[in-house]
Amino acid sequence: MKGKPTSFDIAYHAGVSQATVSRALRGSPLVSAETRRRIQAIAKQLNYKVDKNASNLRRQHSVTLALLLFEDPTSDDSLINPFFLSMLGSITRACARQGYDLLISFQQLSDDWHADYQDSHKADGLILLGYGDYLVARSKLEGLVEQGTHFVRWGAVVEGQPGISIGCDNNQGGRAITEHLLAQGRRDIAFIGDISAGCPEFSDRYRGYCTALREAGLDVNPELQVDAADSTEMVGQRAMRKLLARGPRLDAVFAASDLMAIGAMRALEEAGLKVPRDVSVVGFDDIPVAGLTNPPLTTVAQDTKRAGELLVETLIHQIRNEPTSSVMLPARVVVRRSCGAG
Amino acid sequence: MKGKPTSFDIAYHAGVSQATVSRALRGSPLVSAETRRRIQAIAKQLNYKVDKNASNLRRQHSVTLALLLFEDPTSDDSLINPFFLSMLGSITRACARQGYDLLISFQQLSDDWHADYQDSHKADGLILLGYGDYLVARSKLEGLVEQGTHFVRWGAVVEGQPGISIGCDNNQGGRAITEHLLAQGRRDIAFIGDISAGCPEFSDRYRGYCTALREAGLDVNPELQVDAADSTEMVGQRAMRKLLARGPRLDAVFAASDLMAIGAMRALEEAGLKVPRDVSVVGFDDIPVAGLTNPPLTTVAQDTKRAGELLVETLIHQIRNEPTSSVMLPARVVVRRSCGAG
DNA sequence: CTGAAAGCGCTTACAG
DNA sequence: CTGAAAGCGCTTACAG
Repeated sequence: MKGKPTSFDIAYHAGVSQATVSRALRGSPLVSAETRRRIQAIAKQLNYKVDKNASNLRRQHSVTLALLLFEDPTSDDSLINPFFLSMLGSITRACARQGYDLLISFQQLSDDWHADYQDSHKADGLILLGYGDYLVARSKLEGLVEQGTHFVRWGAVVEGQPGISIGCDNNQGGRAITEHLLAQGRRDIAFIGDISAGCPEFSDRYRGYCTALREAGLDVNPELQVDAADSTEMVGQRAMRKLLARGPRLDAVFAASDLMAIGAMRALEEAGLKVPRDVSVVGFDDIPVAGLTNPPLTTVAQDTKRAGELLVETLIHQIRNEPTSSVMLPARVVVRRSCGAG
Repeated sequence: MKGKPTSFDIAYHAGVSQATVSRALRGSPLVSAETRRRIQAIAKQLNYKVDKNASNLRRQHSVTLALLLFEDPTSDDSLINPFFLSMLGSITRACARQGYDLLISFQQLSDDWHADYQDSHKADGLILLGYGDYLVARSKLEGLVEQGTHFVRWGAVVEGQPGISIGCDNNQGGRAITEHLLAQGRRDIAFIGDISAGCPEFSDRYRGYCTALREAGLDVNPELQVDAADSTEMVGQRAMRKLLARGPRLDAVFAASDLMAIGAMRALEEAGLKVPRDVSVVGFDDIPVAGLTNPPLTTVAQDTKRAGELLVETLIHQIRNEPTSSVMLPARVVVRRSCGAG
């Protein structure tokens, strides 16, 4: 036999029509058990695999999902936010469980070929991860909705947003970690993170922070908040320096991401301040490094395992035209030593 | 227009045959500039995208590569070796540059459907990452070669191996880092890592270690080596405890991976030993965490950026039936504080 | 430079 | 339960 065998080859060997081979291999109930068994045996023997291109073309879908990872244009080539990486693991596994293949692509926010995968029938739907400025993203999302593209997005669940999102309850998480800091006796808690509308995740974490403070009878001091949009150590470090230079009294820092928290700890160390003795530091995300810093970082864990599952399950429902909705996953405080507990 | 437009729709609007549309869009020189321009404009306007399934079926290839990530069966669900993750980034980017799509899948070593992607025409070739025991892998690799599957593998470049590999020069890396330790005045250097034939990467690092010792006029003390195959913190920690319990004099530890080095530092700390004052510790891989441990870890960096590029370039050459060969990339010592330098 | 036609390898109504 | 036939949307020899 020259080249890969086709269903005609199997049919020939089995003494049936090619149509029957196709039915048998797809598990159609219209084929007798005996015929099916014979066909399967021959297919296995000849190492026959259904040609996906032909099958997909005929069936008009690809049983493939595309994962689009958007990166900060600022970020260095080799640096991927470790948080997205842990999501990648659970997405891949969830896809495998559902029998879907996963195509992966890194994109710049500026590109606008998001829908290409679906338009060209390479994928049945899109998973969007790591979106940058929400305001910029919003119009692109609207475009996707308009084109009828199937997609789900990881990120803040925002009122009236285009399409559907799976995100963590940032507000609750921000509140819980702030309450934890208050319970340690901290009173002057700074917040590092952009609180503009372009950054709904961080703003929601900030809202939770404000709620916790107010419930404890404390005022929210705007002096204690610094904007920091890119979630990197460098940005966190600079933000912390700025805060220190500003000079308000301060006994704790809540950074809107672990990477920024790590940068903040560095800036504190530079300034001769001890964590957690002088200043408590907490982050958000619970990236793998969080347990390895010195001191280990108290943070808020998002359930990436469940998130990945939900992302693919929701997308598949959408592809099947079943009803879907955005969901917000609970966040969980992970206490380590940087907050002064224990 | 109902549904996605096809090349016939474009042809109709442009007043040409469908064949001409196909030629124009594929950049055939047989189409007049004027016709091509008209067709492109209409295609853009109708948001037409060539159906990949049809195109791939007709052309008998998919312009897609599949990345197979093998995990230790031991490893926890959410834990991916951070080293492979950084490779993933450069592979994705290299694929994009070459115009290939990337399919990704996590597999158990026990599965044997490696070739499925290619057999079913979903991908033109395979990239294998994170192979476990080389001896087990070897027979699978032979199977792939036999079936004529296109693949490249990341890993040790072993004499007479089936297929081709891109790997780092583990021998040179192991030697360089050991020489560095010797230059710090260390003399009793332990090695943590499996040195069996099943683990050629670690054995090669060990060979480099032995060479450096001998060149310095020192004996290789088998008491100072402990097997440790799985590259995790826990395994490193246990290995270090074992070494300590064994009780030979020891002023430095070379762990065959960063993750194991981190575990070793933990075990040393448990035992009340100070790194690097009492014992120097170095690792291998330069994973992102390496700079964040306490003290920051001296290690050997592999050029993951170049590795990713080479992996996809080599695979593409192979797909095009051009000659290819295995290559070994140089490794570079990254000095931080855990070795007692500076 | 352009068109008509065959064919890539399947799946699935349709007829029996 | 099975077969003959149409068709998914392209690409590319072949003829002009």
